[in-house]
This record gives sequence, C-alpha cells and structure tokens, in this order.
Amino acid sequence: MVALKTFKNLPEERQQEIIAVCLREFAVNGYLNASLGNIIHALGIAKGSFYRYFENKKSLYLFLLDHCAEIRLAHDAKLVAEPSDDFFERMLQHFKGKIKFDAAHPLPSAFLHTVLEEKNNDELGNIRFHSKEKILKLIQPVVKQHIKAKNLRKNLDPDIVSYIALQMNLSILDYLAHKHKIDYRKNIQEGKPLYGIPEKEMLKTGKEFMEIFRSGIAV
Amino acid sequence: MVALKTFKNLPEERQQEIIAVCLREFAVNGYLNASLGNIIHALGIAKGSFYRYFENKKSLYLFLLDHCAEIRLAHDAKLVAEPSDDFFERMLQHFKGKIKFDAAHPLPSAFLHTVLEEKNNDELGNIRFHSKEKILKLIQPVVKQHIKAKNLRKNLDPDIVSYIALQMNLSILDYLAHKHKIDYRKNIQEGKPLYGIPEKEMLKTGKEFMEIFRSGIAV
Amino acid sequence: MVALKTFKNLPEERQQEIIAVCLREFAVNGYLNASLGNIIHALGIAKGSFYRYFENKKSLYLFLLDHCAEIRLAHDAKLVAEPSDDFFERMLQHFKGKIKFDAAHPLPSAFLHTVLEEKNNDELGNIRFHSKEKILKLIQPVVKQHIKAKNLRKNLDPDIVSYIALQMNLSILDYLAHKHKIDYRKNIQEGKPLYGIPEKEMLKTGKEFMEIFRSGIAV
Amino acid sequence: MVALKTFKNLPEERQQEIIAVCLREFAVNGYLNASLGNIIHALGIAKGSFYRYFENKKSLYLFLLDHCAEIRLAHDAKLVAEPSDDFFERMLQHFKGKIKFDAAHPLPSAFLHTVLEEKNNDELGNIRFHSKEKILKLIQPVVKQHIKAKNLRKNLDPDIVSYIALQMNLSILDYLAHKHKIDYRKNIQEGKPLYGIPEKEMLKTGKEFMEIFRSGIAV
DNA sequence: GATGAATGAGGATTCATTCAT
DNA sequence: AATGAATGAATCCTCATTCAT
Repeated sequence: MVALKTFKNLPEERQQEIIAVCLREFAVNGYLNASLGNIIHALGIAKGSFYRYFENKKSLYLFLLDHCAEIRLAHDAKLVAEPSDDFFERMLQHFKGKIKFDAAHPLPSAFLHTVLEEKNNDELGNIRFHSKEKILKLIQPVVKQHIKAKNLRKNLDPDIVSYIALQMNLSILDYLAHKHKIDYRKNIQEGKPLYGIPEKEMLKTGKEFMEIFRSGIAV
Repeated sequence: MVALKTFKNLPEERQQEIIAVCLREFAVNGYLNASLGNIIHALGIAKGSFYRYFENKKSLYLFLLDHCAEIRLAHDAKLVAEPSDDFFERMLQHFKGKIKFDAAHPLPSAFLHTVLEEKNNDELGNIRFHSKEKILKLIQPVVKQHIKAKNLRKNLDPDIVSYIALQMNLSILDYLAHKHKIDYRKNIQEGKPLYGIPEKEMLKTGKEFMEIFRSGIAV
Repeated sequence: MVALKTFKNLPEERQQEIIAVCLREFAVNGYLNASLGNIIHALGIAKGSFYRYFENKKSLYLFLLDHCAEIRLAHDAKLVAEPSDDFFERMLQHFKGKIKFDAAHPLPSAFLHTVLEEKNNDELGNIRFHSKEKILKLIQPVVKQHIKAKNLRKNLDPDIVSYIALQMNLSILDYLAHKHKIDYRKNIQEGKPLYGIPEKEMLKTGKEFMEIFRSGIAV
Repeated sequence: MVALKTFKNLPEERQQEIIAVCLREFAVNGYLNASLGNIIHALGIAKGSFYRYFENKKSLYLFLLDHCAEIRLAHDAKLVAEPSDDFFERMLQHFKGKIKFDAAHPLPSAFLHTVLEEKNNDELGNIRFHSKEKILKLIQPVVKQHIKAKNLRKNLDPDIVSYIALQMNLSILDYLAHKHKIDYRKNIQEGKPLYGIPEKEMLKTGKEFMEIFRSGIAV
C-alpha cells in the first residue's frame, strides 16, 4: 500500500515527475486499462527500476490514492480556515474548494475523480465503496449536527442526506461535463484542468443545484 | 449495431443463452475489460463461430444495448398504462418500474446500469453521454410541461431539474448498494438481481429521496 | 482447374457476376490475400454454394486465369485480323490491343496483369513462370522468323529478344503507372480501367519505348 | 523505422541472426504474408520478446529496408571507386556490383529484390513506388548528363531512359531466373544466392541485354 | 543495487474449408 | 441439392511481472 523505501529516497523532484505520470495514466485509463508499460516508457526508466519503487500495479495505485487524498485534505485545510455555521454555505465552500483544487492540482483532482468511477475488480476490490465511505464519514457528523440543531428538517435520514450531499457535488460536475460535452480523457492527457469551464459558470450551476437541494423543486 | 443473420437463425433459446452470457460478461467487466474469450469459452463454441454471430466486439455491445433498451421500453410500456399527472408520482412510478425490471430482467438491468458507467473510449466513443442524452430527452419535456403548468417552482432550469431527476434515480440505487455493501459483480455473476434487497425497503428509500427532491432539506 | 458443372449450369448472367466479383478480389489482393469470405459476402451466396461452383480457392483462381486468357485471345483475334509484316509495327499493334482490351475488359485485364506479379507460393506454384512462358511461346516464333528474315540484327539471342519484348510491354505500363502515381488497387476497386490515362498519351509513350527497343539509345 | 534499444543492445551476433531470419521470412513471403509467428518460432524466443526488439511488423520491415539499403550502398561504394565515364560501361559496372552483392549478401539482396515486387497495401503504402523512385533519382542525373554530353541520342526522354535502365537490370535477372526455372523461394530458404548461376553466364547475358539497350534490335 | 531482457498467456480478429441438415 | 453453421489454427499485438547479470 505504500511506496518502497527506494522511491522515497529519490530526489523530491523526480518523485513528483513519477507521480504525475502515473496519475495521468490511471486517470485517463482507469485501473485495469492503465499500462505500466506506458508509465515506464513515459518516464524513461527501466522496467526493473519501477518494481523497486512500487511493489506492483495495485500497490502503486493505492499509494497514489493515499497521496492525492492527503494533498486534497491539506488543500482544503489551508483554504477554509473556519467552516461556515450555515449548512448550505458550508457545502458551497466545499464545492468552491473542489473547483480551486482542480485548478491548483489538476492531476490529483482528475485521479480522485476517476477513483469514484472505478468498477469493482478482483485486484482492487470495491475501491469506490471505500473511497465514498471515507468522504461520507466526513459529511455525516456535520449533517447530524445540523439536524440536531434543527437547521435541517427533522425526520430526515442523516445517511441519506449525506449521501445526496456527496452525489450532488459529483452531479454538478457531471452535469457541466454533459452539457458542455467535456472529454475528461482529452483534458487530462493535454494537461488541462478536468473542466475547462469558467469558474463563474461552475459556481452559478453549483448554486442552482444547492438551491434545489435546499428547497426542492415543488412550488 | 445488429446481430448477423446467422445469429438470428439460431433457435430462440440458444439466442437467449448467448445474449445472457454476453450481457453478464459486459456487465461484470465493462466494455474494454470484457473478454470475448470468456464469452466463447462460456458458450462452448469455437473462436470463429462467434464472429458468425456478431461482426466484432463493438457491434455485439451495441446490439446488446439496443436489445436491452427495447426490453426495458416494452417492460415499462406494459407496466404503466397511464403515467400520473403528478410529477412526483410519475417519478415514483418510474422508479417502481425500474425495481420491477431489475427483478424480471436482472441481466439486461445490470447491463443497462453499467452502460451509464462506461468511460469514454476510442471504440465506443462517449457511450455514457449518448445513453444519458437519450434518457434526458424523455425527461426534459415532462419537466418543462410541469414547470409551465406551475406544478414546479418557477425560475428552475429545466435541464438541471431533468439531470437531477435522472441522477436521483441512479443515486437511490447507489445509496442502497453502498449501504448494504452490495457487490454488483457477484450478484451479476451469480445471476441474482443487481440489488438483492426487499422491494419494500427499496421503495421506502426511493420515497425519501423523492421527498428531498420535492421539498429540499431545509426547514 | 475447371469450374464444376454446377457453375456452368448457372444462368449466364449470374456466372458473369460471380466471375467479376472474383476477378476484382484477386486483382486487388493477389492470390494469398484474396478472401473467399469477401467474395461470398459480395455475392450474397452461401458458403457451401461456393464450394459447389468451385472446388477450392486454387481451382477458382486457375479457372479465372483460363477464362481471362481466353477472353484476351478472342479479343486480340477479333482486333487484328492480319498482323503486320513489320516486327515493330506488329509490336505496336499488340500494345494497342492491350490498351483496347483494358478499356473493354478492365477486370480481366487487371487480373491478368496481377497474375504476372504473383510470387511463388506453395499452393499455386510458380504461376508467374507459367504465365510468362505461355506468352513467350507466342512471341518467340515471330522473333525467330524475323531474325531469320534478317529484319532484325543477326547474332541476337531470340529468347532474350522475346523476353525483352514481353518486358517492354509491361514496362511501358509500369512506367506510366509510376509517372502518374497510379494506384491499381483503387482503380480496380472503383471499377475503373487499370490506367486512367488518355489513350493518346499511352500510345505516345509506347512508341518511345518501341523506338528505343528498335534503335537503342546510343548515338 | 528503427530497431528498439533492446535490439541494439543485443550481442552483434544475435542481431545478425535475427535480421537474417526476418529477411528470409519477408523475402520468401512478401510483407503481408510474412508471419511474425514464423520468425518468432525460428528464433526460439517468446512472443513478447519480439516486440521488445521492434515496435511492430511494419517497423521491422522498414528497419530491414534501411538496413539492407545501407549494406548495398556500402558494398557498392567499396566496389566501384571510380565510375566509368562511358554510360554503358557504367551500367555494366552496376550490374556486376549487383551480382557480387548477391553473392556476398544473399539475404539482403533477396529482400531488396522482393521489395520492388511488393503490391500496394494499406500498411506499407506504395513501398514499391518509393523504392523505385529512390533508385531512379540516382540514375536520372547520370542519364541527363550523358544526353547533354551527346553520348546518347538526342530527343530521348531522360525519364524513360532511366526507367528502362532500371528495368533492364531487373529484367536480366528475371530472364535468367525464367530461363533456368529458378525458384527464388527455395534458394532463399536454403540460404543460397538468389541466382545459383555461374557469374560468367550472368555477365554474358547482362552484356547481351546492354547491347540491345545500346543499339536496339533493328538491322 | 540497478538494469532491462525475457516471458507466455491473453487480447480481438480472419481464414478456407467441412458437413449435417 | 443447396444451405450456412461450425471449426480451430493462425494473424498481430499487449501485458504485468520476474530474474540473471
């Protein structure tokens, strides 16, 4: 699950190069279809060397997952010193953070995005489940607290609300990608941000989703 | 996009067997990782025989897609003679239809589900986009009509509402799968319905999602 | 080497259709790379039927060869009632005949042309040798007679002269094809004459070749 | 178009072995019908190993073409220090060089010969055209110079003369092969020179061809 | 300790021919 | 007598991993 000592001993800069190439390959192709051959070729290293850095494909993937999650957490922590007391404001803060993260760290952002789209497979198991679970564990206490504080309607199932909150975040981006016929893979391969959409429009769309989440669509 | 004549001349029963094996392989592995070798082995036919049934992998996949969509449409048509005038009631009807379809046609249901999770790839193109687009084209007019009739809040973007409606339907099942740690692949491989959950619970959860979609979560 | 009875019993028109499709396939791809599958598909007949018309691939090919040679001979016979007494005039007559044949029977012409380009292979043996030999057997007596009649330089090896005469004829067309970057395969597939060049230019070039053959290039 | 690093790192001797096996396979069967399987089997390596030496079939072929052209050029350069001032003498020098090359490097010679017989195909394009064009580019200036110097008849089309010069060279060998019923494939497979004919006879025949090219066949 | 050559099963697809119906 | 389903070896090529040097 972790990089071997050899990798950690590499110059920081080289480590970053390697990580970037690997993230791109996995983000573009997904776990099963990512090719270590491509990675090794792009890096210009020896086959054997790679296996001195990482135990195997799975181990590399899990390392990248850890690595990106860490970056994401650090990024969020730096961004939002004080989370808002208002539930919806806080969700919006989070969405903004996501947009900023995508701009600042396109590759980790893309990778993290694709992890949530991984199908079960024999090697990785249900990686999507575990990733979602990690995120849900962060959302659930907040939701519960706000329900308790009667900021949200009573009788709501906090797990459901948390799950919808998570999905909303994803759906906003899915919707924009659909609307603009965005080709993730191309953007990633070309080193562009996942969504080449003006931040302003993303935010506007985000707010519309949130508003529906807040008040529903019925009159 | 269509099966070859040879396939259509096969005994109906054999056709169904072949379709079942193919649907399972694609549903479990996705397009790229599905193996014609597995299919051929499972069917106990010669390598060459397969190519007398279908032109190639892509053609097979598109045939299955057409085939399942047809089944689904027929199933729905039989089920819901008169769609409700109430928007939310209609959504519920649709969700119920989905549950019933999954029970009646687990493999087509599973396959159709996984199509919406396909990543872009060079052979299939953006199949997910096209599939979603097809569904959205059915939802959008209904949404627009209900907005016009002032059954829904004004100022809503009908495209966004439609997209959320679509995603809600998917999310309910995702949520249940997540909650019950359901392993699609296992269920599919074992020929079980995608969701081995009592219909009653599925419906209950569905209603809770709909209620949030209707009225939001704010007090 | 001959078509089976079944083929001969087919309506004349159907026979011609079948022959045309087969000629095209062989002319475009050569013997080994021609695909009976393509032929059968293009004709819309059953696999089994084909093997009732022809014993196998080789047998078909040899039949076509016979068939086209016959057509060619008949065409020439009709064209040149009385071959000229002048050797060079006669060669020119022959070349003109070739051009006319190509215009009148593009597919047989193309096929015959490609036969002379067939490599040895285990199935057909040295078909090129045998085809050339057949043609040479026609040229040699003429050459010998003209040498004897002292219309040509003495001390010439009649076999060599005959061979060069044959090659000249081929070279003229090769040269034109090279000069105009003609793509045989494309022309054949599109049903065009092998050489889409004005007859006038072909003739002019032919005469220049003949002139060199007659008098050489030295001052 | 070039061999991969892995190949170049192989012991020189092994490289030569591999090249020989590949040349033989292509020379005997032509591009399309050459089988990498045969090559791999003959070399006694694993399927995958081959693809560490060469990118793919086409790349291998182009490498061999480059390689053999280089050998040929080097061989000629060493052989003929000073090309003759007489056009026909020079042609004869060239033909002698060809004979010597065939004796010294039978496999490259055979391969180069077969390249000029390749049909157009989708992978290689019109390789024959390009190969001929390369050779013609060498002949044309010489022809033009000799025409200008009035060593050759005026009013000759230099392109035609060059083309015939090229074809003559090929025709001599074709003629000998035809006359002696030489089976290229067999000779190549058995590692013999393409033409197992005494050098003396080859030269004699060559001279007869040249004489006709020089002075024609008319009295 | 780093290298990179070797592996061989597996990927999709094509092919000419046979033979039961 | 005609059909067309079945065959299975062969095609080129990719892959993650191992191991001798």
